[in-house]
Amino acid sequence: MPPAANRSRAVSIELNAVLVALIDDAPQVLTLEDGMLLPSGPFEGDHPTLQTGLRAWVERHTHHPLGYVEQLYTFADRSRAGAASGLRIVSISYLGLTRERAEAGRREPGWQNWYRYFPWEDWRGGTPTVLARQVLPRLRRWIEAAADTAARRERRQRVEINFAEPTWNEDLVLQRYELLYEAGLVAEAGRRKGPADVLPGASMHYDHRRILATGIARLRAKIKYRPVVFELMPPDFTLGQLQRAVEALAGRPLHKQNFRRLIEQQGLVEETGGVSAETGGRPAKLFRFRREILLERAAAGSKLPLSRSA
Amino acid sequence: MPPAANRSRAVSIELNAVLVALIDDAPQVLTLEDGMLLPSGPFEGDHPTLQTGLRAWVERHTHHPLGYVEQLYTFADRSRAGAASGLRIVSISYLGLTRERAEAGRREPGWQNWYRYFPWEDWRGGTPTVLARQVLPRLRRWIEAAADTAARRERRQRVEINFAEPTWNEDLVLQRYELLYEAGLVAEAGRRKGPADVLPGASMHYDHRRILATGIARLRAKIKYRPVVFELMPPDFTLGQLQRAVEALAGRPLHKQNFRRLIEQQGLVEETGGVSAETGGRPAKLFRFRREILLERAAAGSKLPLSRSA
DNA sequence: TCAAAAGTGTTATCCTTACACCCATGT
DNA sequence: ACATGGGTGTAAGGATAACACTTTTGA
Repeated sequence: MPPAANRSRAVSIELNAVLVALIDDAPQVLTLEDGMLLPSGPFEGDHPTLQTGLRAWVERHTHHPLGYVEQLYTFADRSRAGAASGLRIVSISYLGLTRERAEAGRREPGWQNWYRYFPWEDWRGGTPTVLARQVLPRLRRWIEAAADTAARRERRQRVEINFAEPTWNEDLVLQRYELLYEAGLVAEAGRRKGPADVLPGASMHYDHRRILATGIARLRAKIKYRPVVFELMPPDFTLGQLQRAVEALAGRPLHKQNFRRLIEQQGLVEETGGVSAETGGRPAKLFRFRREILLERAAAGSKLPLSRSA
Repeated sequence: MPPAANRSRAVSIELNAVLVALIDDAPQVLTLEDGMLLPSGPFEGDHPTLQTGLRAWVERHTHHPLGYVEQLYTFADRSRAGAASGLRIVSISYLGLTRERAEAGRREPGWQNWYRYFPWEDWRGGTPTVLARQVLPRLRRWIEAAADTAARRERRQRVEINFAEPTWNEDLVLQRYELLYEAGLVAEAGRRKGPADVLPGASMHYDHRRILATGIARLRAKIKYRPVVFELMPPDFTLGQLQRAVEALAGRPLHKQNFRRLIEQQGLVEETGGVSAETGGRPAKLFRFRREILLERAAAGSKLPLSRSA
C-alpha cells in the first residue's frame, strides 16, 4: 500500500510527442520500439514552462531541432497505470513539426509513415481499398450487432457521419479511430475485450495511437487556416512540392490550378528567382515562404481548395 | 532544500474551470473570492478520467449541472508555485457551459460578467470607449518606448494585428491579453515589474485571467463551426434571444436578417409552435434546437454572418 | 516527337453581404 | 398612431470550383 494520504496520491508527469516530418512526400512520425511507441518520458528538470521542458527533452533524446510546437491534450486516465496502483500518470501530449526532407532512400530508423497506422485515411489515390474491403463491411456487421433498433439506428448514423464516402471529412481522424476502437476493430481494444476481428493498420502500445490520431487530426485542421505547412518544407520549394506536401498531410488530392492560385494570391510565398532541376518535365520556379505574412495579417490562412480532383 | 531527488520532485494537479452561463443576455463566468479566482481545486478521488473527475468536482463544489465540457490547456509554469519550492503544480483548465438563464434581477453571487475583466472586448455597442481612450494611447506609448527602430516596428505591427479597428478579430482575446501583459498594462504584470500604468478591467489572482481569456477565445472560435450556443440556451427560445446570445459571446452586433436565415437554412432549429409573450413588439415564434443535427452532419456549424451591422 | 510536369486564362455557380420592406402587438 | 421587435424578399459582389489550353524540359 502506498503511504500517500487520500487527497495527495503519487502523481507523475509524462510527456508524449507527435513529431512530424515530410520525407519523400510522405508524412512521417518519429517512433521508438519498432514503431510501437511515440517518444515519451517523464517531465524532469527545472524548466520554467512545459513548452521549454518539452523542447529540451525532445532535442536531447532525438537530436532533432524542433520547429513549431503546440500542445495537444492532457490525459489522466486511471487505466494508464495499473488499475489499483496508487500511482496516477498525467500524460501531456504535444505536436511538433520538424524539417527532415531527406533525400530519397536515406531512411533514418524510427520515422514511420503515419498511414501505416491509419491506412483508411489516405485518399490520395482515390478511395482506399481497405475502406471498401475491410472497414465498411465490419462496421456494417457492428451495426447489425446492436442490441435493439434504436441502438442500431444510432450506430448507423455515426458510421455514416464519419465514414461515408461522399461526405468524407479528413479532419475526423480521431473520431474515426475512437469509433473503430468502440467497435472492437483495432488491436488496442482487444486488450480489454479479448481477441478481436482486427483491421489492417499497425497498432501501438498504450494509447499512443490515439495520441497520434489526435495529432494528425489537429494538423489537418490547422493547415486550413494557419500556414503551418511551411514548417515542414525546406527553405526553397516548388509549388508542386508544396502541393504534394499538403496532399500528404490532408490525405487527399487537390486541384492543381486552384491550389496554385490560392497560394499565390494570398501572398504566402514569393519567388526566389531560381528554378529546380528535378525529376522530369518543365523546370519549376522556386518559392520561399514569406515570413512577414505572420506579422501582416492576423489570420494568415493557407486555405485549401476544397475540390477533390487531382 | 527539498529532499526530492532530481528526477521525481513533488507534483500536484490542480483543476481550473471556466464555467460560462448567459444571464440577462450577458456572458457570465463563475468566480470565487469576490471575482478574483476561478473555481479551482486539487484533482482528487478515484475517477477513471480527468473529464469525469472535473464534472464531479464542479458539481460537488458549485451545485451546477454541467452541460458541455472541453479541455482548454495545461500549464506547469514554475512561477505558479513559489519559485524555489520543490513543488510543481500542473494546472489543467476546462471550459464548461451551463444553462443559467435566470430571471432579470435574480443575481447569484459569484457570477461575473466577463467583460468586467476585458472591457475592450465588448463591441456590441460600437467601438468600446476604453479602447480608443485608454488601450490604444498606452499601447502607442509602449511602441515608442521600444529600444530601437526594429523593435518599434515589430511592436507596431503586433498592435496593428491585434487591436486595429478595421480588422478587429474577436477571436484574439488571449493574444490581446498577453500583449497587454507584456506591455505592462494589466495589474497581473505589475506583480513582477513593479506598479504599472494599469488599464481599466478587473484583475484576478495568479494566472486566472489568462485562463479566462483562453476560455473566451476558445468559445468565440467554436460557436462559428459548432452549435455550442444551444448549450447555453433554455429549451425554447426566440430567434431574437438566440441572436442576442451569440452577440453576447462574440462581443459584436450581427446582421439580423442574415442571422435568421443562416440559422434556419442550416436546419439547426425547428419551431415549437408556441409564441413568446415578451417585452414589446410583435410576439415571436419559439424554436428549439434540433439535437438530431449532431447525428446528421459531421460539421454542423452555426456559422455567424460576419457582417458588422446591428 | 512524346511524355511529364509547369504554368495561364476564363467561366459558371454558390455563398455572403447588404438593402428595402412588410407584419403583429402593446401603449 | 406609432414605437418596437418580428419576419420576408431580392439584388450585388466575391470567392470557389471546374474546365480548357499553352509552355518547357528530358528521354
